[in-house]
Amino acid sequence: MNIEQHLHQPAFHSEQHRLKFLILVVARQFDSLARRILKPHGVTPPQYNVLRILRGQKGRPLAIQSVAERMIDPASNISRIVDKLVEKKWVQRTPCKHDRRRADVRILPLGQTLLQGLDEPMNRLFSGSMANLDDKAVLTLSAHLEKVLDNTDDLLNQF
Amino acid sequence: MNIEQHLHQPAFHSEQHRLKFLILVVARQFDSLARRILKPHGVTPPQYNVLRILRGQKGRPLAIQSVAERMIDPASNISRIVDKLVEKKWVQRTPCKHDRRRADVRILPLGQTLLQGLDEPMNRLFSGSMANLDDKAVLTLSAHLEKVLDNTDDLLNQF
DNA sequence: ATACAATAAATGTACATACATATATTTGCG
DNA sequence: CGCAAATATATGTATGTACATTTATTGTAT
Repeated sequence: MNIEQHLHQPAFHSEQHRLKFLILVVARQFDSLARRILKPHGVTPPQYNVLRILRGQKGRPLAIQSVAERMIDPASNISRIVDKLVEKKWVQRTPCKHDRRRADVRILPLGQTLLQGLDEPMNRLFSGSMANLDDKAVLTLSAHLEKVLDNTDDLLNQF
Repeated sequence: MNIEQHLHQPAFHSEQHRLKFLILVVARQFDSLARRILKPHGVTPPQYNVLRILRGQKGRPLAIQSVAERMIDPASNISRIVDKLVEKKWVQRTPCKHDRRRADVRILPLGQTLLQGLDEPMNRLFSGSMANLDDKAVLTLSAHLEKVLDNTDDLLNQF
C-alpha cells in the first residue's frame, strides 16, 4: 500500500511534497501502533516516553525539566503527565533539596515491571517496521532525515 | 543539531532505534512549524489539511467520509473540525440528496482566499525543509520510507 | 415487503495538548 | 545586602483527540 493509496490521492505536486506526506504518515503509523499496544496497559505514548527516559537513568532521579527536554513532544504539560504516573505508582516525585524549585522524578519498581511487559511487543513493533531495510538503507535514510532535521532547525528562527 | 542533541541523549541502542526517533522528531518539527504559521490566521493543522483537500477538489463537494480518508490523521472528530470551518465561513456543508445519510462539504471563496494567503509561507516552510536534499536523495529517501510504510501496514494486522 | 446488517455522520466523555499565566525559588548585579 | 531577572514547576483555559455509542438512512437477503 503506497502513500497515494493511504491518502486516496491520485498524485502529488512534486516528489518533495510526496516525501513530506510520507514522513507525516509514517510517524502517524508509529504512534497509532504504539498506542494500540500500550492501551490495554493503561499507558499513553507520552507516558511511555517518560517511563523509558526514567528507566534509562537506571534509578537515578531526573528533574522534571530534564525529562521534558528528552521527550519527543516537548510536552508543555509534563507536570500533569507525571501526575498520572504518580497516581499509578509507576514513578515517584520528590522535591529537590538543593533547589527547592525543582522536583525530581524517579521510576518505581511497579513502573519497571510495567516496562518489562511492554518491551517485547514494542521491540517487535519497532523491528518489524524496519524489517525490509538493510543496514546500509537505515544509515542513508538516517543521514537524509538528519539533513531535513537540520533544515527545520534553521526554519525555527525564520517563522 | 543532530538527533542526539535534540533529545539530550548521548546515544541510541541501535541505528534502527535512532532512525525511529528521527522520523518522529522530524514529523513533530513539521507539525510545530506549520502550527506556528497557521496560528495567526486562526487555523489548526488538521483544519488546514481539510481545506487543502477541498481545494484539491476544485470546488466539487466531497462527502465528509471521503475527506476523512484523505487526512493525515484519520480524524475521528472530522464532524467537529468541519463545524469550526463552517463557523468561520470557510466551507459549506450541504446534505446530499441521493443519500440522505451523507453530508457534502465544499470550500467557499473565503476559504480559498485564506489558503492563498497561506500558500507562500507554507511552501517556503516545506521547500526550506528539503533545501539541502538533491532530487536523487529525495527519491531514495521516499523509497525507503515507503518500505517502512509497507511494514507498518502489515503490523496493523498483528497488533 | 420486512427484518437485519451495513454505512454515514454526529455526539458523549475522558483525556491530552498548546499556550498563557501564576507561583515559588534562586541567581546575579548594583 | 536588596531587588530585578531568570529559572522550575504548576495551573487555567480553550481546543483537539481517541474511542465508544447513538441516530438516521440505505442496502440486502429471505
